[in-house]
Amino acid sequence: MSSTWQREVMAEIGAGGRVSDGDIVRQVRRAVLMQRLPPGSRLPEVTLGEVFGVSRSVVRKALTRLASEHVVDQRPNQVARVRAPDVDETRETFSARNLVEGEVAALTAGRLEDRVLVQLEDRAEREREAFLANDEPTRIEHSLAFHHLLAEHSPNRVLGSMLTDLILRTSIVIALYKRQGLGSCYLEGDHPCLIKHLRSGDGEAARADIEQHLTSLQGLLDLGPRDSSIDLKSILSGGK
Amino acid sequence: MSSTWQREVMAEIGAGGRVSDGDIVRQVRRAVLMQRLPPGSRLPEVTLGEVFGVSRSVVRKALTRLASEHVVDQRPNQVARVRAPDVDETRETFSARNLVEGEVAALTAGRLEDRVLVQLEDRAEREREAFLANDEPTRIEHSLAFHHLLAEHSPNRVLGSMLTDLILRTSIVIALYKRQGLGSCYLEGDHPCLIKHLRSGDGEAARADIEQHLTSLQGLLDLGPRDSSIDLKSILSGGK
DNA sequence: TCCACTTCACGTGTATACAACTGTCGAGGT
DNA sequence: ACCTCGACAGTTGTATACACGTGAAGTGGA
Repeated sequence: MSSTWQREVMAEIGAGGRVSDGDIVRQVRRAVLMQRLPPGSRLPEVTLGEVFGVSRSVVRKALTRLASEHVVDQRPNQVARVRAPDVDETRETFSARNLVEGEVAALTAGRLEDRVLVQLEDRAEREREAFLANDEPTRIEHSLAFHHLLAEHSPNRVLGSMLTDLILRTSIVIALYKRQGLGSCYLEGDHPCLIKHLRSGDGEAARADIEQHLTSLQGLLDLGPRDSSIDLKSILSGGK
Repeated sequence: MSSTWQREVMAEIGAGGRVSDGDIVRQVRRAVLMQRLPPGSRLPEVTLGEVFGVSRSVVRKALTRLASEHVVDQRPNQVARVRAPDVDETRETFSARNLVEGEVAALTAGRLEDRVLVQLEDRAEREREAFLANDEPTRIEHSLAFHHLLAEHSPNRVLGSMLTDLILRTSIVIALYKRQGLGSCYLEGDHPCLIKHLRSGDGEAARADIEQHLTSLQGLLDLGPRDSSIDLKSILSGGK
């Protein structure tokens, strides 16, 4: 747990009133997403308690919830750690999200209120602006909000909440496996294109948009060299 | 919380050693599935603690986990209750499961070890026997195990664990909305048919099997009359 | 008769104390 | 130099005490 993060959290908390487990969940989730808490970071209960000014009871509840969201790993008698999905799980998460978000998009197409479509357009536009301004955190924020909006308005709320979970998980692995030197994972035009088909009511086109979007996104990731066979080889050859 | 259930739990626990939160989760889940704990049942922390011989700390953790599994409802400052999904959520759960289990079946087809196929056949056969013997609890047990086996061996483990969740949730609503007087929700031949296509490797046929199976299952449920409009009518007409 | 208010039992929210476990570092023997 | 074992510090597991919130029954008045 970096101390710079501690200070930021303190600042954010100090103003508000009391802290609940939900606040801790949000803060930690956000910190993981923003890579302030890199995968593998230790999250001892007492330390978190001190940072947030609450006792272990509250922290424990928050950690349990974070574990059920697949954000942290909680094993018996061991410190909770920020989860670090391997490349296989990353691929599986993407294809699961492809299935679910594709279906949600197809179901949603043509059934969205104008109000929501405008909100989507707003997010897409702001994301573009943030990208042009090189403000990556803000860009991510709007991109996430875009997809969350879709999940929230899914006619099938069960699929919607599954999608919410998958959006979080893919965001984490994107942060983890983003190619070095790549400033942003912005894909110009993808979101507006999806909006167009959602508005016109072409469900299958919307599903295809999602598939294309996620495939492109996965392409920006560095998932290649870390195959299990290669790993084994490099270990046996005596690296390090 | 019925007291008959308490006695059963006591019996099951007394023999074993210490109880962990996982044990409580399993027991409660099972009791809900078997309709020993009808929807809406109150689950006070102290009472559960007494039943299982542990303190509230352990019970709280178990309840939090059960809430994340959608088995119980946990609202601030109120007793946890066994969840009672409405008919809309029931339909949505079924169609979500249709999407996910269909995909898992398609992915799995032709890629299963012989060992697993034999296990599946075994479960299907035992389910049939239990049905013929009119032993509904055992039948449900094998039916659940059948689908869980599929979920466990999904090549995509993310989808697999999502399926595990959906199997549980559909089982709960089946117990809830099963047509009165219907002894069993057994569908002769569905499982063997699926196995055939899983073995032959015909993914699309397997997907269709799942869809057909779930549609039939949903047809055995009493989801019609309880529409919100009808409910309102029956209330206004003054029936007790 | 009905409504608003008070009171109280019940149950959860939070903090804290102590027991039990895990990994690590160092001493001692081989 | 290496391996083994034991003690210790750090952390989680569990139980318990007290504070606080909620809903229901009872009470008084219009």
